[in-house]
Formats: sequence, structure tokens, C-alpha cells
Amino acid sequence: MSVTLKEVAALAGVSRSAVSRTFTEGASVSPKTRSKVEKAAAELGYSPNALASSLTTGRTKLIGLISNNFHNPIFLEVFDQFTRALQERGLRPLIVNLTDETEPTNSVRMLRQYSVDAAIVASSTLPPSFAKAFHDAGVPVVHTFGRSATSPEVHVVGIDNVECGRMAARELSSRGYRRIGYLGGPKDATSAMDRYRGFMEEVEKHPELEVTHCFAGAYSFEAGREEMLQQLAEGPAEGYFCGDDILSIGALSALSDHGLKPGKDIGIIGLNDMEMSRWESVNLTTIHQPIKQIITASVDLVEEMLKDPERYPEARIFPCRVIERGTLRPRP
Amino acid sequence: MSVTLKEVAALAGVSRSAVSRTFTEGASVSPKTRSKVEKAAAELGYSPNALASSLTTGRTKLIGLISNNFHNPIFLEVFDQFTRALQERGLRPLIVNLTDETEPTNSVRMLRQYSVDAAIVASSTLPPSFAKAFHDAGVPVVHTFGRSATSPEVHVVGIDNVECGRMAARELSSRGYRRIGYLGGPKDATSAMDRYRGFMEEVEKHPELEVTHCFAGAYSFEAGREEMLQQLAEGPAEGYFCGDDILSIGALSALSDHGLKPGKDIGIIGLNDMEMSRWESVNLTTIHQPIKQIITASVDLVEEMLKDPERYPEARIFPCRVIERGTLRPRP
DNA sequence: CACACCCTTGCAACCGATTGCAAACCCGAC
DNA sequence: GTCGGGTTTGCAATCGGTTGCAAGGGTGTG
Repeated sequence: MSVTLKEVAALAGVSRSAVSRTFTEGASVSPKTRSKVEKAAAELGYSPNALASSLTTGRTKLIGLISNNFHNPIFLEVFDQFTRALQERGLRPLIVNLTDETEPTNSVRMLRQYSVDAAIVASSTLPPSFAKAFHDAGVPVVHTFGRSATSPEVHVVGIDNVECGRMAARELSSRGYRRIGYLGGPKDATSAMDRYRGFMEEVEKHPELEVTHCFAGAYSFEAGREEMLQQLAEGPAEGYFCGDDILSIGALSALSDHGLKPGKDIGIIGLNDMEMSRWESVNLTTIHQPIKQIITASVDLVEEMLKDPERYPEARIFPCRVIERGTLRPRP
Repeated sequence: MSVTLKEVAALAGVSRSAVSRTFTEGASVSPKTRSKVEKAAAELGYSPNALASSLTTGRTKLIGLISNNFHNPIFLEVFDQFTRALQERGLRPLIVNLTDETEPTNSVRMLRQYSVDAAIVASSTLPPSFAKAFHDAGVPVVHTFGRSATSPEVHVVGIDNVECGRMAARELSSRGYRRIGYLGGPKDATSAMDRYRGFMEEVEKHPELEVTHCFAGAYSFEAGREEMLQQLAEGPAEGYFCGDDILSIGALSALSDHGLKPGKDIGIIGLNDMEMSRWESVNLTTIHQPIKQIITASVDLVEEMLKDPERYPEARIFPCRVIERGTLRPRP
């Protein structure tokens, strides 16, 4: 079916090596043969078989992109950015949808079968050990949105979730909320726990604050809504830090059920600043997570690992900031 | 780095062929050698290199998944379903993000370089000619969400957009809306045009109807909002068929700006029935598109093409139905 | 016990490329 | 015209597998 090196060589009247060399950067070919080859290649519509060459070069330019988060709208943005960033650098994303699994074994095996050059684990709900499994199998890996502190074996890119927790608590407190709550993501997500920890740390510095907390079953609209309905039934706090924008939006929906106005009756601050949070009907006050920078840094790191697979692991942590919109009462 | 056939053969004390055969379905190996090989393989942690074997077999199990729609939340569901459906059948999605491009040339070349077994073009905003480019390059292709009528050269899976247009018009008319409008997707999307055509066809059967139409710049929240604001400025119709749920949600946002209640002051019916449309705060009346069936059928078709690449092209069209929620006035 | 037959096995060629090495070439200088 | 230098080129081995073919081994039958 497809045209091979050999046919091009035959047509151009040169050896196969010559053809190979015209298609590899920096190989020595005379302008004359190069043009002969290029002409023949164009005529036959030849383009080199990336997989065959990967056999000898050991590079496939395939990057495994692993996630379990196909229900949070923020991940559309994440996939968009990742696929574009990889493409721009000539890398190809090979997607693994982990939704039904929590074990790394299968994905590791599969990605090794396809000889991916590296893997990106894009999830804050997977433990550091998950990413480490790739590392242990000899697959360079970066854990995007991962927890940095306890996983020095793997590159991590993301935010300081503990600091975000503190930031949220400070924000609520500075606006005069006294009874505040944390409505976090799933308990087994490092992001949910770290944000919780930071939140509590800050609370302890303010003896006037009263605090409650709960954890949703997932980073999803339904889970956020559910949890807030529960809170409302039990008697809610005055202001909440929801561990994620989609949880916040679920919570807002619960408030609206009860005829409560966010920002007036009850305060909500989210985290992510996803596209939807800017919609007029949502208008969510939230902590901005610099997705674009995080993803660019992740792909940068991938590229650097391609050059030096033994690269010493590193954490790249980006600062977040509060985006003021309409779901918290104004500062006094 | 990784373990090869040869090493396993050496350890097991058999030939390379024997090892290869134990790992290929239906090859003749005695139970005795099989177990020797399996033991050796387990000991070394061997798993076969999929790319190397693709060289001789001509099969990579790689499927190109091409889309340009990374801003419509419905695509999270689409990606989720696609990646899972492919995985379940042992196929691997290789993603192409087309956002910055409309030309097939690059993606075709790239996917051929990686010897994908087939490609799925998942977009209603790409022309049939786009999918055809893959076909012409010898890559089996199915166009999901494509237009069936005029592209007999390529497999198409989706819905009857013309019929959906009619259905929407009927729905509006049957609820007593007299001045109705079509707020469609981008003019160059076949889906937008087909829905328009059906809408108008139906309108012509009802002389009492007055109709307006407009096309948004994209299938996006902002575009929908924008277009509806425009409509409101010019004097709106009583009920609208928005060509897509995300356009509808944008339009709802515009209504809310003007203090208008959907379903009371102005009717809106969307198309897709995406997760978000079920949210209490959205509660969008819409035409359900059976995404899951469409995607399963697409992957079925891919599998069948793997068996018979010359398979005669076929359109698989799924019926849609109206889901009644809160954004149209009740039937009289 | 001999024979025929089928199942296993290893050899070796091949898939489509890359690359070290040595031979061939080109050019200018002497 | 010859020689020395660097550049271009082709040969052949290699990457990690698969597979047609023929030889080898085992079984059952007469």
C-alpha cells in the first residue's frame, strides 16, 4: 500500500541510505542527491514510516497521556492545551482513559508495548505511587496536577494546594465570614486533602472562626450539589471553599434550589477558574489555577526528559490568585 | 532497556519463533514450550513490542481520532466514550487536535507516518471532503457526526440533521409559537446547514409561522450568547431552535441579562442533550442525540474496516427525540 | 515393526527504516 | 599530474518482531 524507502531509492537511482539521510536532520547528503531524492519522493508521495525508524532510533515521539477525569469540564481545556502543546513540538498524544481503573499495571504495560517516549499523568486524584509505577518501569513520567511533597521520584507540575487552602480561608475570613466550611473533592485525592490541610492551618490562626468540612464523592457537579444539599439540611456555614469549580457550580445549584443567593446569603469560592466560571450566569469567585503555564511546563519537562531520561526529578509549582466575581460578599 | 524476544528465547532455551508464537493467538505451540516461554517471560517482565510486530503484520491497532471541537462540553462526553470504546477492543486512540487547522493534509500525513489502522473524524463542522482525504490516502475512515447524503465514499455515523430541524420546528409550532427563529452553528458546518434546511422545510408547511434565522460564529457559549443578544436588540422571535446545547446555554445567558424567563417569555429548544442540560439551573428542553450509540457504531465500523478495508461505505443514522424540560412552554 | 500423518520447531528471510565503516569521490594545492 | 583533505556514498548489520518452509518428533494404524 504505502510507499517505502526502497522504491524511492530505486526511482531516484541512489542507495537506500541516501534516501534515509535526506530525511534525517543534519546527515551528510550532497545537494544533488538530495534534490534527486526529493523529486522522487514527491512523485511517489513518500513519507517515512515513523514506527519503522523508531525501531533503530529508539524514539517514537509518542507520549502517553493518562487521565481519569473525563467528567470535569476543566479537562476539555486541559486536553485541548495538552494535545496542542504536544503537537507543536512534533509529539503525539496516545490517550489512556483510566475511568474504570485505579491500577497502573495495565496502562504501564500498554504504554511500554507502544514504546512511548514518556508519559504524562494528568490527574490530581491519582496517588504519587501511580506515577511512580511508570518511573519504575523505565518510562519517563511527569505527574501534572500531582502532589509534590512526598514524591521526589517523579517530576511534578502543579500548584501548591496547601497554600490554596490557606488562601481560601484567608479570603473568607477577610470578608467577614465567621462560620466557614470546606467542601472538598474525594478524600483519596491528594489535592482535596492538601487543600483541606491548608484551609485548616489558616483557620487555626483565627480563633474567631468556626469551621466545618465535608468531602464530595467526586469532582463533579452532582457530587457538589449533593454535598451542599446535605449542608443546607444540617444548617450551613456562611461561606464555603469548594475544592474545585465544578463542585462550586454543583453547590450553587443546591443554593438556588433553596432560594439562596450566592454572595449574599451564602458565600462560595472555588478553585480552577475554568471557562464556565466566567459565564454571566455562574460568575464564580474562584482561585485561578494557571492551566496553560502548568501544561506548557509539563511538556517542557517531557522534552527535557527526552534529552536526559535520568534527569533529576523536579517540582514546578505555579502560584495561584483569587479572581473576584460575584459569589463572595465584598471586602469590608 | 526493555526486554526483547531474543532474551526470553535464550532464557527459555527455545528459538525466537517459539516465543513469538506463544504470544500470537492461534499459533501452534506445544503446552510444554508455551509454559517454558511464559515462565521465562514472566521472570524477565517481557511484553512484546507492538510497533516492531506492526512492521511485519501491517497492523498497529492505532486509531487516529481527529477533532476540532475542544470547546464544546459535549466533547468531553464524546472523548470519554470514544477512548473507552476503543480501549475495550484493544485499540489505541492517537489524538489529533485540529483547532488551528482546517486542511487535512497535515493530519493525513502524520497519521500515515504512524501507520494508523484507521481514522475517526469526529466533528460536524468539517466537510465530507475532509474525511474523504483520508480515504483517498488509503486510510480507512469513519466520519462521526458527519453529513451522510453527499459523501458516499466514506462511512458516516450520526443523526439526520435535516429531520432534527423539522422536529424542532414542529415542536415549536405545536406549542403555539408563531414567530420562531433558528439560531444555528457556523454557516460552514454541514450540521448547521442541514438543521436549517429541515427547519425551513417544516416552516413552509405552516403558513401561519413567521421565521427568522441567524448563524453563530462557532458552537460555543460566547457565540450563542452574542447571537441571542443581537436578536434581543433587533426584536426577538417567541421561540428559538438553537442548533446545539452549548449555543442554547449561551442564549439562555443572554435572556437572563434581559430579565427574560426561558419557557415563559421566550422558548428555547436545543440539540444534543449533554450532561449540563440536565442541571437544575439549566433545565434545557432539547433534542436528544444518542451519543453513546453513535460512538459504539463508529467503533464497530472501525473494527469491521480492519477486517475488510474495502468495505462498501455505509451511513448509520440514529433517530433523535425531544426531551422535555423547562425552556419551552407546555403543549396546549 | 514400518509407514503415514499431523503437530512442533527452528532456520532464515523479511518488514521499513538507521548508521558505522570503509571505499569512492571531488577539489584544490603543490 | 599527483597527492592530501574532507565530503558523499553504498554496503551490510541491526532494531524487535513474524512467518513460510522444511525438517524433526510423536502418535496411531495396519
